[in-house]
Amino acid sequence: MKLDEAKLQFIQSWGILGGQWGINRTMAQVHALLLVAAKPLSTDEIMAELSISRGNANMNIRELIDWKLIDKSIVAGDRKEYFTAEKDIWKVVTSIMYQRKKRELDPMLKVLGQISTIDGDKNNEEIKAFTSVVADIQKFAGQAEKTLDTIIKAEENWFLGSFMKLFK
Amino acid sequence: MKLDEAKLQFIQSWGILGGQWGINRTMAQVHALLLVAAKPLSTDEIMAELSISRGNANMNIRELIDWKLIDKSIVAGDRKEYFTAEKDIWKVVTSIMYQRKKRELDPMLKVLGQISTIDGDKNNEEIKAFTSVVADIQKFAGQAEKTLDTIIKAEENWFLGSFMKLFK
DNA sequence: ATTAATTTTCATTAATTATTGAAAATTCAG
DNA sequence: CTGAATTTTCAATAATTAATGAAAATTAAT
Repeated sequence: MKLDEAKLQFIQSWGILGGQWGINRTMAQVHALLLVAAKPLSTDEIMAELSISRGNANMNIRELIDWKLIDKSIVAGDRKEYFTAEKDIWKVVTSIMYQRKKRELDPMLKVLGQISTIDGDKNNEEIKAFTSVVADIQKFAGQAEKTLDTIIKAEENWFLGSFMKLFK
Repeated sequence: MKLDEAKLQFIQSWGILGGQWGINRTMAQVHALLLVAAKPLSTDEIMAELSISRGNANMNIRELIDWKLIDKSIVAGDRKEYFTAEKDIWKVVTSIMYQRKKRELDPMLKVLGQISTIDGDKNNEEIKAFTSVVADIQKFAGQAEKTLDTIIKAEENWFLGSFMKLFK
């Protein structure tokens, strides 16, 4: 397969995958583009490669920086900003896990805490069904939170650290 | 907190969470409603509880059955269909993992396989950057696939099986 | 300080995705 | 069989989400 064809295919697929996971398709495409780029790209190059507007490019670049998936990089003698993606796939994954945990798991745990005590008869079937499911989810989410924290800090952990090297 | 208020809050939050993960908000809400219901609910009850149309209710119920998150259940002397959610949260999670793996990880692995060999000079910087990232993702995704298979089949595995009991 | 290059914002517009509701299809009791 | 109850489908519509592009803000070279 030709390089350009393969790149296009990769960017397309990454975009679709992102969409399925609730990530803006263009954001995923910008990320894919930078992941497989051999050198830092400017906003104009990103706009041209993906045929998107300046506003769109800018928004998604900022968002990716926010997720710590891409970084600014400086090119000598050029005033433009250039961008590079973090290419260590393990770091990409832990970054995403960290962000989603912070943005989604933590708020959900907060809600679960708020709704876990219900006024009324503890033997009422309705109340029993509700509190039991909520308690289970709370327990699971709490465990998931701990597990994620451990994985995210895996480098600091001799066992997981060596385990993770298998991926690399 | 009052039960109805808590239920509403839970259904809302589950809907929002679903949305953030690329799952139709209504589908997540129907799921939440059935998760905390003390008894099987009919399509009409679901429509009323969530204020949604028959078509919408039907579509999302079918989809949830497809994901193996809810089941039909029969109520004696009633021609209507009733539905119940799987309440074992571990089964809910493995079901979702299995579905997403099948629908998203497997196709992505296929694409990665297709684009992993590129025509041309192996020392070309562009080609090197591309193939190295693709190979890393492929390796990671392959490992993730194996890990998911193991987790999904955890009950059959003495070590993970007992480990998972911690969640329950 | 001036000004040209660059980045950011955001109201408008476009594209996508979800919902409705009524008609068609199916099911099943009598 | 018949027909009423129920479920399913799907074209039309609504709601949501994303993209555009030009104006405003910022930056930095002279």
